[in-house]
Amino acid sequence: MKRKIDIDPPLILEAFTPYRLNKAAEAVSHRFASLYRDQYGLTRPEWRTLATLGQFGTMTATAIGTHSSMHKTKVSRAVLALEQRRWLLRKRDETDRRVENLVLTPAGRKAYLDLVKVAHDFEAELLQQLGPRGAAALKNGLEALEKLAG
Amino acid sequence: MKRKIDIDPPLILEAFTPYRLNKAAEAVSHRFASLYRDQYGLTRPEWRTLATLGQFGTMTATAIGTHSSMHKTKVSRAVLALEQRRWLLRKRDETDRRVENLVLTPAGRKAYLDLVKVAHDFEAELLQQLGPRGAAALKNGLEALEKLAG
DNA sequence: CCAATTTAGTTGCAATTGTGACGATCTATT
DNA sequence: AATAGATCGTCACAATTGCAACTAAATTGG
Repeated sequence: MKRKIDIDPPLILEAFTPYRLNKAAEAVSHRFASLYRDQYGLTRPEWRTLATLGQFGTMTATAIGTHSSMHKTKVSRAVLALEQRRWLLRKRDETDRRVENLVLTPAGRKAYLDLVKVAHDFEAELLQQLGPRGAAALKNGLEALEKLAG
Repeated sequence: MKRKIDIDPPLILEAFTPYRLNKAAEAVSHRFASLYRDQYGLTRPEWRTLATLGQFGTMTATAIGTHSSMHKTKVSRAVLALEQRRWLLRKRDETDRRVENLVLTPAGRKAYLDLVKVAHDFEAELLQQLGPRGAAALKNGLEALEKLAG
């Protein structure tokens, strides 16, 4: 005679959405990071800073942090590293002297444009590997997630 | 008269799939981590170790690392922490004395079951917030991603 | 106008993580 | 059985990160 089993169902980690999401994101990030690390010796905070500055032009460190979800000390160190490579310049804001307006140098912009190509190629290959259905699903899923936390 | 503009299109970070994926995963992970951190003082490696052991029963540190994508030193430290809480026991394998077979204690299993409930609740709320379409899309997208890197 | 509060960015310190080397043990080859 | 190579887990050390305190400058409110 069968009876009800009253153990809690254990958690299947491979089916747990936060875990799956995290693992997938880490795998993708890691593959992309190896490109800019191997080709340019950039760290992830440095890449994000470069990408944000390249996208928006002149910008402050705080704005970069807000926009790319990085702590201000991370941004501070990334800015220092990029400055030492001569990829960006700091300009004191004349009307608010606490602020530094950051701008890419020509060398910084050139590296940025190179990396934009690397990024676009990487994404294109990723989406192609996912196939049209997988790519569309992923984008829709991400969109739904983004609507939650902002 | 219009003419072709020949600048590269800049990268829009908010539309770049690896970035979106990473940001979404971090937001979700962080929200979930705050639950087990606040309620049990667990770190992420500790939670993952507990969850893997709870799911599979007796297991070695190396197997935990392989299964949950953690470096072996991370696992080693998480195991030490869980051992000190008396949530797991190490048993030397008799046939291979390099190996430690790890098992949850009753206290460890109780904590695990509590956290399984927290995890299930968290996931249910997440999926509910995403709505049926968003949740399905996310799952399909993750499935497509998992088929790539394994 | 001045004190209190807020903001931008940096720095020192502590915690977390990754790397490489290590001792111990097992396996494979001769 | 003896040597060489692989594997398990740990440790010491270096690099990365986060937090809190700090300087300098702007803003707010009496």
